[in-house]
Amino acid sequence: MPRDLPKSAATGRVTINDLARALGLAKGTVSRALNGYPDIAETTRSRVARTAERMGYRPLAQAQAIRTGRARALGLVLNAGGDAEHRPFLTDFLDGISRAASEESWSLTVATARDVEDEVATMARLIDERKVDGFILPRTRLHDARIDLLRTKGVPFVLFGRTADPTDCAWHDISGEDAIKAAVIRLGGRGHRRIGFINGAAEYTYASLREGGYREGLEAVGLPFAPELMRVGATTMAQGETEGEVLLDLADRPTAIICALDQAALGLYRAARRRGLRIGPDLAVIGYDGIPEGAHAHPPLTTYAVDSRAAGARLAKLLFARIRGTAPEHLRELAPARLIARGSDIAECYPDPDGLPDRMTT
Amino acid sequence: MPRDLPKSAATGRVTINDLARALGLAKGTVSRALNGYPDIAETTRSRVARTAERMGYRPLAQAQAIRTGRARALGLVLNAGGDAEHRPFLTDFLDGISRAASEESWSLTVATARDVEDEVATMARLIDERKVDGFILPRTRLHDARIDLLRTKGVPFVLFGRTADPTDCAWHDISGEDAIKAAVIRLGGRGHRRIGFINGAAEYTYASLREGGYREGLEAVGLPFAPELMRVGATTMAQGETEGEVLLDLADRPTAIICALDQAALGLYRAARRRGLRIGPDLAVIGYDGIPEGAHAHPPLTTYAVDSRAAGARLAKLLFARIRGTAPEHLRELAPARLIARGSDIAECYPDPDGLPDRMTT
DNA sequence: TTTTCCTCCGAAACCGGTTTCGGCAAGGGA
DNA sequence: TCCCTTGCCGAAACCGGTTTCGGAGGAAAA
Repeated sequence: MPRDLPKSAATGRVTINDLARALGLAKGTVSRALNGYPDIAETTRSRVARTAERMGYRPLAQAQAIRTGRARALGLVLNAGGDAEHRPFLTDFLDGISRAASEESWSLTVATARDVEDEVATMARLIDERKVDGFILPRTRLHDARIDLLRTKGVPFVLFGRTADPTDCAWHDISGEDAIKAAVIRLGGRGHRRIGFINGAAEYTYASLREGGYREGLEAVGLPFAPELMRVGATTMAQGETEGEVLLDLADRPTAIICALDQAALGLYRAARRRGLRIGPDLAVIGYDGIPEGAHAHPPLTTYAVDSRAAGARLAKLLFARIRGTAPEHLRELAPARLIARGSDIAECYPDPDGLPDRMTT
Repeated sequence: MPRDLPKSAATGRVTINDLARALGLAKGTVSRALNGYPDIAETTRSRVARTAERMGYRPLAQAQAIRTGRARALGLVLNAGGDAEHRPFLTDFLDGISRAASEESWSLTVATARDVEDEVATMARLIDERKVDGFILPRTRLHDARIDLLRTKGVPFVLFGRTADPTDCAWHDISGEDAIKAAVIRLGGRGHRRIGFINGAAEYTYASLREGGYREGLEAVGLPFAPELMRVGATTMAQGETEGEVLLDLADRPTAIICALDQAALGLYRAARRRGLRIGPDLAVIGYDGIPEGAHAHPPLTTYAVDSRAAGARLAKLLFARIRGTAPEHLRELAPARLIARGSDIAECYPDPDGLPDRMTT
């Protein structure tokens, strides 16, 4: 092994100075070679690259940041306040982002906040300290204070979801409205005439979009919109049960119910069971999200599944493009949810595995 | 407003140079004043502090890092491979860490990995790039490659869990073994003589600890350890169901079963129901974790709950202490799980809300 | 042969902080 | 009065990178 040492005695890290010394070049030259400046001879460039590789040189992100202004980090602020429960795919989502980020040697900085104010304050702090170069905004609202902040500060961002005013906004979203519409059509095509809808939290954009999908679906199958068949604000199993009870206790009760969240659908299962209604034959149910519990429910829940990992990866890529200057108008994507047809929306009675009465259960 | 401007024209940030200029001091003096060096007059110090506050000065973390070697960031590498499902409290956990971190103006860098190798590689990258000052290690194994890496690299870390060789290890853990032992005693005290145990994944430390708790509990109530009553490797509902079936199909089947994970307990519910056994009267069940679904199960699941948010916060604080030089031996904590007594382990039949047969359910 | 133009690299400034070092002035002791 | 501390601050080096600027040298054009 050639004499590459010493590598900055103290820390044990190999710095650009070590590299330059080993190569017999000026450190500025090495830097430009590594960063693809055009005024470096091809032979030199490859020599530098090889030696850097061999010596295991890794630029110190923060040293670069101080000059370039790039921390090489993506920011994600999670709202951990209140009903934080319904976040079934956080690990997958993080994985998607993190994997895409590390492909470019970027990292992911995560923070949490209790409420909207806290979210904005936390983001402001991350910006002031230049800890991140841009943000991924999950759970967008129709009017979103986070977007206002980032717009005025001029910090790049990308939405997981949509918002009322799309100015300056790049986004990736799942077309929940198409899924809900398809669900209505699917049920309508099977003869259902009273189709209920249990929506999620009204302040989020997705809720109004899915309501739109519901209405469009009704129109497509020639059914009138009946206000009493739509409920709002069910994001947990308990809330789904409550709202389900309201619908099932209607004089002219629905024969099918679509839920904007699988969690709510599972709550609805319980409401139905308590009323002696069999999911499938007596009440068709379709959910949305694709949580794993749905597959194990009785009967298994038909649902439109979201690929959170893929969404995270796409969001990271869009944010990279945004940071590098692509106009937000060119960074807007809508991906479809994927239908997983199982037993909860078909009339045949789901065969109970061994015919025993189900007394004790989730 | 006094003339504090200009604040570094280009970026709009106020730097230490702006501050020094506004104060008429050398920037080195300002830095020392802010960092509590003893050779600064008290009057000067407070003047600097006030002006910094008023001008909204925030030191650039990466500029500090390059000299001090401190990125002011905590690292967390999540394993997102395979059976990643059973991570019910990730948001809470992140919240605990993040909140404790931001109290000291630190941040949290999250990465993901598919498997153990990937974990180690990812951590090595974060270390080489000096992106983080220390790691929180969730899901510790008896023999853990991550710990070996950090030991040899001399990077501070703290375990959420324990490990075979505690050298250099600080940790915070929940005493699952005490909980399981208490569960056995609780059941034994009610006359149960055949008490089963469905454990989690064997490679993790917690599994062997909880097995130890199970054995101790049996000894405490004077019962022999029966190998056929113990199953291993159930971390999901489906696996819990499978292992539950094995136990329930035993010739001399258990009258009570403890599950090392609530998820498995919910699977066990289904296995029992399929066999016509009522949870409570026919089979006592106790879980561990405290997932919200347990509260909504029929009957509600008795369990030992873990406070993930508090654990995250403690881990962050321990890691701070570790980074600042406290010896690991002084940074080891064991917190108890909290019993939530509900209906699943008592003999009285849990009153079904409205007496209807439960056919369709999760 | 001289001039001009590239190509390619070295030198030095710079980014925003921290830390070391030295010196001035005031205060205390002899 | 003189000397020696001590308290307090300025100046400058430093951290590990990036970027600007200018010039040496070779090739092409005149």
